[in-house]
Formats: sequence, C-alpha cells, structure tokens
Amino acid sequence: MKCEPAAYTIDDLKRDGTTSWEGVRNYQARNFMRDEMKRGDRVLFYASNADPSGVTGVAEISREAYPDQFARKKGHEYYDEKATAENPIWYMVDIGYVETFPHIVPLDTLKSTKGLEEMVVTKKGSRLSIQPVTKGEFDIVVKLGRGK
DNA sequence: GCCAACGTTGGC
DNA sequence: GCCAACGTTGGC
Repeated sequence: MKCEPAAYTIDDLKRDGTTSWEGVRNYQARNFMRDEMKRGDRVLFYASNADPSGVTGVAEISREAYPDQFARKKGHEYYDEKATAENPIWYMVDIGYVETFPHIVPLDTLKSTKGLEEMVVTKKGSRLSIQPVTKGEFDIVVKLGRGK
C-alpha cells in the first residue's frame, strides 16, 4: 500500500496502532481492497514521492473492506456525489502496525533484487496505490528490510 | 518542477 | 463505443 510521507508514514502507524485507509478512488485499487484483502493479511507499507521512495515497514489488515463513509461527506476532499448508502462505490480497510524496518528498502533496490523482477511496483508506470504482492516477493522484501 | 504513463470524462 | 482532452500519479 502506497502513501506519501506528507500524508502518513509507518511512524504514524506505529503511534496510532491502527488506521483506516480511506480515500482510494481508483477501481482497480478498490477491487484489491474489497475482494482480496483478508483480516490478518500482511501488507508492505510503501512511501511514495519520498526521498528515496521505498518500503518502510509492514502492516496487516485489521478490518476487511467496508464502505468509505468519506465519499458521502459533502465538501470533504474524498466526497463523491455518486456514492449512496445502497451503492457506496468506494471501500476502505483498516490496517494495523506490525513493524518498522531499520532502513527503508528503496525502489532502486527492489528493481535490482533477484526474485522481484515481476513485482508490480518495479514495473514502469505502475501507479496503482494498492498493488498485489506474492508471498515470495513479500518474504524477500522483509528480509531486505530487516537487513538480512 | 518536469513529464511519461495512464485513468477518467464526455462529445460525438 | 471510440478517442481526444484533461487530470493525476509519482519517479526522477
């Protein structure tokens, strides 16, 4: 799951314990949240638009998808007039803190690490804010993050 | 700050 | 349903 450090960081998550992940307004990303994310699933927390960008830690799904109520708050930045109680359109999950890596795993490292060639985030133009990660990829990144 | 990539919108 | 215009993302 990607987030710009100006908005939220792994340190914020550590402080908060859990947080809701509202504001996803992309259908593909929404589908991943709504259809694929199960309670207890591990998540790589990725800092985008950072210096450098990369994976900063691990979170987990603490609550499965439920309607994003911010889509129905008029005037809110996440407001969507098409969202209704019957058809919320947008969904959110809650995530909980798991661990902070001692060092960020920069995108550069991901791109040059064996076994991550197919990882979505290393591919050109992959802007999705929520991307699937395989078990193998996850384990490799965690190993890198913990410093082997 | 630039700009490539790509998603969305809306005219037709 | 096509596709040009436009908006956003995010690496650099």
